[in-house]
Parts: sequence; C-alpha cells; structure tokens
Amino acid sequence: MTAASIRAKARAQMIKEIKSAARSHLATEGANLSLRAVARDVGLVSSAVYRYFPSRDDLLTELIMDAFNDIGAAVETTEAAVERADLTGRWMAVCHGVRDWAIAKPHEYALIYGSPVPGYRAPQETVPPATRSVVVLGRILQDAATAGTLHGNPQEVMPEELRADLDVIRDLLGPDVPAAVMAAGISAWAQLIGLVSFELFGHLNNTITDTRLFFDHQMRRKATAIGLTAPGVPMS
Amino acid sequence: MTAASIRAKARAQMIKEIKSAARSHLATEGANLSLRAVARDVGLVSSAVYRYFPSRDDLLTELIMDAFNDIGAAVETTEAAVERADLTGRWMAVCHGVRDWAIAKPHEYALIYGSPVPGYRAPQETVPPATRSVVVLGRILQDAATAGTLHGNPQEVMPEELRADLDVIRDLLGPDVPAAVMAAGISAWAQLIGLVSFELFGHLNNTITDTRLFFDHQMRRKATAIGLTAPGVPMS
DNA sequence: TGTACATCAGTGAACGCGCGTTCACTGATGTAC
DNA sequence: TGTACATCAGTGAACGCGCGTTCACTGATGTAC
Repeated sequence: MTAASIRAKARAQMIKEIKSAARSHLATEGANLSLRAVARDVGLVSSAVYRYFPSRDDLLTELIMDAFNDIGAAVETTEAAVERADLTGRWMAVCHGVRDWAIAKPHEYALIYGSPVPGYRAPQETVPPATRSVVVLGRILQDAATAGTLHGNPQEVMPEELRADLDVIRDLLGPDVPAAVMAAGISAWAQLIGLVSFELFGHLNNTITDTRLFFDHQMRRKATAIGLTAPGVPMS
Repeated sequence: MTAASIRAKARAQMIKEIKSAARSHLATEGANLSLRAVARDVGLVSSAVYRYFPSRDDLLTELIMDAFNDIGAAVETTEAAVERADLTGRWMAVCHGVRDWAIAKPHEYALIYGSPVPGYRAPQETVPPATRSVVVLGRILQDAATAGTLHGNPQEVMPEELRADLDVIRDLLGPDVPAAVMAAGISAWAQLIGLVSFELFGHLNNTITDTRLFFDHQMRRKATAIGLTAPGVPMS
C-alpha cells in the first residue's frame, strides 16, 4: 500500500512535469503541440509519454482544462478578497484578475480564448472548468439584485425570443437578476475578454500606451453600464 | 507589350489561384499553413510556388492583408448603404457587416482576430488594411459629433494619462469626438470583436440559440452607450 | 520472511508520413536588332 | 519578317529535418501466498 502510493506519487509527478513542459512549448509552437519535443524536454523517449497520455489530443485537453481551472481559481481568489458589499470593487477584481492572469500566461490564455485548434474538438468535460470565472461574475450580479442596488433602466426591453435562453442562464448564475441585466453581463464578459485579447494579440499596439489604465477605465465605465454603479457617480 | 501583358495576366491568375488554395487550407490546418499542400492543390510542384512567393511567411502576410481588406471593404459597403443621418443605423451596419463577414469566412476571421500565429510577426504593411473597418466606425462618431447628436454624459471624466494617446487617435479618426467618447468607441469595437469571437470560437454554444438576435440586441444597446442613440429611447 | 508472479515505466527501432527550401535543369515565351 | 538572346515558369531530386503512434522488449517495482 505504501509502496503503491510511492509509485502513484512518482506517476503524478511525471504527469506534472510533462504538462509543465507542454505548457512551455505552447509559447513557441502555439497549440500545434509536438509530443516528441515535450518528451525530449522531460528526458523521455517519445513513446514513453503514452504511458501517461493516450494521445496528443488528450494532453491538449488536460492543458485546456488546467488553464480554465487556473484562471478560474485566480479570479475567485482576487474577487474573494474584496468586501462583499463593494459590488463595483468585486467586478473590477474579476476584470483585473482575468487580465493579470492573461498577461502572466499569454499562451495559455490564447489556448482557451484564442482561435480554436484546427482539427481538435474540445470534449464536454472542458465545460465545467470553463464556466468558473463566469460563475463569479454571475454571483456579483445576483448579490446586487438581492441587495436591491442594481441601477438599471426600468424601461429597458428585451426581444422575447431571447428570454428562454436567458432564463436558463439566470437559473444557473443569478435567478434574481433581470434578463436584460444578465444579457448585459454576458456582453460585459465578451468586452472584457475582447479587450484583453486586443491587448495580448497586438491590436492595441502603437495606439494605447498605458493599457492597464485604459482597461481599468473602460471596465469601470462598464460597471455603470451593467448597473453595479449608479450613473452619474464620478469615477475615481 | 501585349505578349508581356499576357504573361503578366497569367501570373496574376496563378497568384490568385495559389492564394485561393491557401485560403481553403486555413480551414483544415489553421494558420499552420503547408506550402506543399497548397502547391499540390493548385497542380504545381512545391518548388514552383517560390516563383510567386519568396517564402511561406510572405504568402501568409498576403493572406492576412487580403482578409483585412476584404472585411474592410465589406464593412464600408454595408455602411455606405445607410442614410448618412441615421447614425445608429450606420453603427448597426458596421456591426452586422463584421459579423456576417466573419460567419462567411470564419478561418480568415480567425487569422486576423484570433491568436497570433506562433513564430510569425506581422510586418508593418499589414497595418493600413487592418484599420479600414475602424476608420468607418470613427467616421460615424465624427459625423455624430459635428451634427451635435452625440448623447454623452457631460460629467464623464477620463484619466489624464490616457489623453495623449486618445488625442492621436482622435486626430486620425475623428477630431471632433470627445476623448471619453472615442475611448468608448474603442471599447465598443473590442466588444463587437469579442462577441463575434465568442460566437465563432464556440463560447456561446449551448447558451444562446439565436446568436444573431442576441448580437443585434447587444449592439443596439451599445449604440446608446457610445451616445449615438439618446438614452431612454425604446429599442425596436 | 521468502518466493513466484503480475504490474508497470521506459527503451529503441520502425512505419509511413509530413514539411520548407535550394539547386541545376528544360522548354516555352518574350524582346531587340 | 527572321534570328539571337534573355527572361521566365515549372520540374524533379535532394537536404535535413520534423511528426504521432505501434510494438516487442527489458528491468525494476509491487503483490499474494
């Protein structure tokens, strides 16, 4: 039993090392990951990797899930550090949590939020890790809704055809959040990821110098748009 | 002279065919384009392609520029069809112009707005084509500004450190557009690309059914946020 | 505690491919006089 | 109009690599009695 667990630990360690080597290779080859190169880095013959991963695609799947879990955990941690009542602060923590993680690990970011890997189809098991960050955002909206501090345009209407979809999302993320606000939240998420992608993929080069400040300003404005901050309140 | 131009025409035709074959290969191999595969498709031996493109990366650069020009032209055309005074309509035309093009040519979209190709650095010549779509957006804001129909929050402040960058952008795209509005315009552009990427890269799967309607609704809201539509005006 | 057997990690060769790029070359198509 | 020469498109072989995956195998590490 102890002997077995030693072997199990060695195995877990090896898996870690392979994944870690694979992650560094994302930097140079992108998602077009070479199993042989990874094996070389970790000091194994290429066929030995098959003791740990049944195929190249399975290794890729694990990397994707790890990345989603990693950014999800980062977002959860930074958001948890903010006082619960400070809804705008919590939103900003999510924003910067995503951006900081993306800047620290640009190739893992590209893996999950960039173009899909050609010929690779993500299996269903990647879905739960992928939602972790969004769940945090949903909770902020839900807390704002139950606290009654959601500043929305009461006249705002939504196309009826979108209601069913949004109701499903509301059930999962924030049952008390009005549908229009939830839709705005999804858009806010898209804008957040869009801005980070712009910065990382070079679309802001030679345009914005202080990208962090720009991002911060835009996301602070967004807090008003989704109703976390009252309109007209001057932004610090 | 006529003889020479016949040869020139044949050459231009061949270049077109190579590019076209390369474009179809983007679908299966992504940006990891194989010159040999392209040569096969077009009925040439691999070395013959070097008569037309000095290297694989040059072919890639041409594809990128073509894609930027293509989406730029599409956006210009759809936007031009809208009555000049209808600023919200022009904005919506830009939005749907981008989305429709992206859906029609998803792999070219991924090439220009997805993750950067590892090991490839886009040369400076790709910049002008890349700005075409943004220029259209800038002109809408500029027209709104000169017409005096920009509905903004007059109290809105901007961090001073961003002013210099935004002034450069304003000079290029819309000198009469207030800096805060221009910043919002960039964010709107990021959100637009973010939403289209979400849809194309599968992040809205099993979430939003009628993605076109969702997109339309969000972009219509955005028209209010950047001041093209007066707030409180019910949306059709 | 010792022994027989089973499990597992890792090897090395091989299969059957792929790739970008260079190079000397053959013919056909142009140009200049 | 005819001829000599130059330009150009395309060939085919080669260089020196790379890849994912399979397979029979060797030893070491575990387990059951």
